[in-house]
Amino acid sequence: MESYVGVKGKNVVGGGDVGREMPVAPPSSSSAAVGMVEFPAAAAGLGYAGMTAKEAGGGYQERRVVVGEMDFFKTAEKRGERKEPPPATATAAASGHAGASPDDLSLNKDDLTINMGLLVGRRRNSGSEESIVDDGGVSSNDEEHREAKAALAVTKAEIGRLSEENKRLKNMLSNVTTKYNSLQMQFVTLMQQRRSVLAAPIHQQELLDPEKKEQEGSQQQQQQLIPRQFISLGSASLQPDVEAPHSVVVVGGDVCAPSSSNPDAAVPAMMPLPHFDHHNHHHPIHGGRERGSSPAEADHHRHHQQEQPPPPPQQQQQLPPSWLPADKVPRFLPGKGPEPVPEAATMRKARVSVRARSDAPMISDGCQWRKYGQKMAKGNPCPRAYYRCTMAAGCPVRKQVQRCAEDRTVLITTYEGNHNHPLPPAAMAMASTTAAAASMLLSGSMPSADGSLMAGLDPHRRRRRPPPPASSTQPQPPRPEPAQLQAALAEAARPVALPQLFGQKLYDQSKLSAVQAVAGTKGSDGGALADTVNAATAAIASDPNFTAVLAAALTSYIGSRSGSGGAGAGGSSGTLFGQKLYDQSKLSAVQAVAGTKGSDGGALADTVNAATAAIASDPNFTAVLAAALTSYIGSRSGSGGAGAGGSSGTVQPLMSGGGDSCSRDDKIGEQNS
DNA sequence: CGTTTTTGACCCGCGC
DNA sequence: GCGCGGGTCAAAAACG
Ligand SMILES: [Zn+2]
Repeated sequence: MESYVGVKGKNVVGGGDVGREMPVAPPSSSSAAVGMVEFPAAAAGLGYAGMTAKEAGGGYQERRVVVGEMDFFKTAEKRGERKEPPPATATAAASGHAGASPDDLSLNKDDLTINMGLLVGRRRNSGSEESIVDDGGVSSNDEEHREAKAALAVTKAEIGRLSEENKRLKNMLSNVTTKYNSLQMQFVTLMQQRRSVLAAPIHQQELLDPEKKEQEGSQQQQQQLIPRQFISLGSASLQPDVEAPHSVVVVGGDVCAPSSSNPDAAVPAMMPLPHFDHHNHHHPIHGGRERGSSPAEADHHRHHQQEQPPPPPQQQQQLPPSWLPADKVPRFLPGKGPEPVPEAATMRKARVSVRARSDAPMISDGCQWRKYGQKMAKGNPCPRAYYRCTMAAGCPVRKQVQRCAEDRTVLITTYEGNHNHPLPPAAMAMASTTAAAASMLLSGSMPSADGSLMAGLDPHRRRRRPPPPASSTQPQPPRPEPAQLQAALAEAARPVALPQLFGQKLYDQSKLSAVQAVAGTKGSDGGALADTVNAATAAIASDPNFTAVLAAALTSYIGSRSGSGGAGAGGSSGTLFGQKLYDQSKLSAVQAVAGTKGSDGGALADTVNAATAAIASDPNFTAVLAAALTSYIGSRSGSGGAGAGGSSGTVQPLMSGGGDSCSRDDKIGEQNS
């Protein structure tokens, strides 16, 4: 178990040891999966609703069917209103379920159910409880009876209404989902194309995809657009800061593009790495020896390019080559020099780090992990644990888990690599989130990244963290079940409410404090960065997770907003899409930072462009980005709340800038610590 | 009996 | 070239 902290004594130091949390639960998740699916749709909707409107209108087109989304949104709102009252309760109930079940639909149902229950309960209480129930026998006051009946009738009516809405929503959802899927496919295709393009040292602009051509004209425009979105979001959300405790940081050093590679893998996931990395960038995970690296893994690494087995490519098979290499290639490269590794290869991995407050040794992300190492980090007393994904044979994904020296309550989990297998729904959420974060970071922040972002982030983080407020973290029931996955983000908030995204619920047991994403490019190659971004994008796009990601992003965003105030007006985060998100966890902010190690500005620019393009292409993506940005901004802007305007300003710089990169991980890491 | 954790050793890149 | 720090390997132990 969870021992990290708790169980085994080592904990502090040794903490690593335990842990096995096994996320387990993959299977059950089927329902979840569904939810995921829906998620996307929802997400899309959100994006749309929230941010896009502007953009969509303005710019881009968007093929997506907005309409559907729009509708969704409306509906959702309705729902939201009704529900609002009971939120807390509902959440609680939901929490009980754990998010497992929830699909969108499910959620809805749950919600409804919950509401119902509440109502009933009230009534009873207010009235004479029993009497109502037993009406038959009860002799109590007739009046009460009547009242009760009336109440029941009302309730029933309400339920009926809700049911109808539910149906409607479902229909909408399906529509949206369908559309989403188609779009996704398109997106993927585009991404692939893009990659190919990127591979070559192209300039940013080229990225465009055929489809986008239309837009192509000005990628720049697109970029701009994006920013705008962010901005807009930002304004909306603003608050952000909130101290939210959770943060996800994506460090992307390199991204592996591959996400897509995993085509199948549904989740491309990239995992992010946190700050820890100080050096990570240097060599990400690879570490040491491959020496024997025997088996599969080794092979993978080595051959990556060559082989890569598995994937049953569902959708993307096409991409293959490029990404493959990316993953691990790097490792070997050194030795062998002459490999043709394309740029893509260079890029490789993006790391995403997720910070969460949790007692548990590990956050449940829905994947199964095997610990393969533990080391004391120089900086802090807490050991860093190394895990490898065991969901699939050759899955290259690795993660590092470490506690902050400062706040032991903060658990920093860094993910690296893309899964080469489909992820369970739960995992999806995380993955998507991280991926999204990463992508976001990469794309958005890259440009400005360095400096500004980084800087901004740090401060915030530090500030916020300290507030231990929640130390409450105690053990409660920590792991709900890993399975769920609400993971990453979600994890957090258990206690509180559960934010529900589109039917998904996020729990924050751990209380993620913040999500930050940072992308760094190790190599100097400009291309690499671009690749990374692309990869990220691709990954996201390709996967259903994408949606999830978006959702996550949104969620976080929302959460941040809500935290402060509750639902915001326009966007009121609360009800996006009709769903309400709660942020118990208080996502404070999502930050994305991209850093380029290399000095090349050009590369960075390209990357950015690419990312932008990618994003632009997909409305959802945009939305996500926007969300991410927003949150980020908000956080930056102020802890206190950021003003809309202010935020926007901040943002822009980022977007536009090309700054140099900064420091990538290092800084980050430091910050974290 | 299989799988995962533990843990010391090894490898690698980097800075000096 | 040496030492440092990070990351990984793999044998042994621990679990279930
Ligand atoms: Zn995996």
